[in-house]
Amino acid sequence: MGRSPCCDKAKVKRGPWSQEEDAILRSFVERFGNAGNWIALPHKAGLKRCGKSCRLRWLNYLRPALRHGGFTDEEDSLILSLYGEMGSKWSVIASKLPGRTDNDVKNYWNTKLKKRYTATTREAAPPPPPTGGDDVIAAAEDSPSQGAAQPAPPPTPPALVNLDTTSCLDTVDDNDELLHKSEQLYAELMGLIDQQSSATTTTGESAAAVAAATTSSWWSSSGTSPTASSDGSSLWPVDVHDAVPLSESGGGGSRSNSSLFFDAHAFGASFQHMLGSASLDDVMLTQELLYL
DNA sequence: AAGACAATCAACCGCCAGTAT
DNA sequence: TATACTGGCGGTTGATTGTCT
Repeated sequence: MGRSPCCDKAKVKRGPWSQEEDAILRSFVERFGNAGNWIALPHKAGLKRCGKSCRLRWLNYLRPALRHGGFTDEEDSLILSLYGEMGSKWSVIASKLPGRTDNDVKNYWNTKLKKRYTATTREAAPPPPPTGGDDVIAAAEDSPSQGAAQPAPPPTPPALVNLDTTSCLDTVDDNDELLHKSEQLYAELMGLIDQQSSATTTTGESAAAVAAATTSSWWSSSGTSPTASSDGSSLWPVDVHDAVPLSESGGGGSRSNSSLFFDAHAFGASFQHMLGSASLDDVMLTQELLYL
């Protein structure tokens, strides 16, 4: 019996991730972990992506404490050594290199180290001696060539809260609890918006884009999703800006929650995603109460 | 300046192992 | 025990970027 695909490829978005999608995925995973199931995560988060794609994006790009590029000589040596020992066990090799992903190591090997390794073996020279993995790892971690001002990041796992959304969100069965959960989510979303806004307004990113990015999960259910331009960047649909106008006071300063207004239907649909069993009508009613 | 080619790397594909039912 | 499902892995692809002619 053949396996069923993990997702309907005709219905999921493929290709490069937009900043908005990254923002949605990051905020969701940082709050809920993978919600116990990567396959179901895109639906809960309001992403039109395959669950596997979400997992890969998180692990290889969005996860905290990742380092990209700039492999040190010590890391080169370690990779060469470990490859000589175990071959293409990229996940194992990557686990010895703090902040590196198996995909990074694999790419680096295929583009750089493979040639060096081939040349070395062709000269009949043995691969770098496996002189005690831990010592080599320590040497890699203490590498000064990564930049004097950049201490080796600790190999800390992502601080995820594996919140059981099945019990937390999917079993909301009365309006009071629904309202309570909605208020919690609303407050957290607003906090996230303000946090991202204050963090990025100094970099010149428009506050509207920040707010829209943070709330972009609402587009997916309201049919107003950003579209990718030919160069891969995202284009902001006009109605998104209309749905997320900044306050009249605006200006990148501090904003009160009430100074942001959202498309109620899109917001409600997003809550429906999060709350699972709640009907859209219930969620919309909650939205109306929240806006009062 | 423009086209060809090479290098890079994010993302996808398909398989396998572990686990739940 | 059999089956279905999910997570994880390694291999590969293809778009983008950089370099060379």
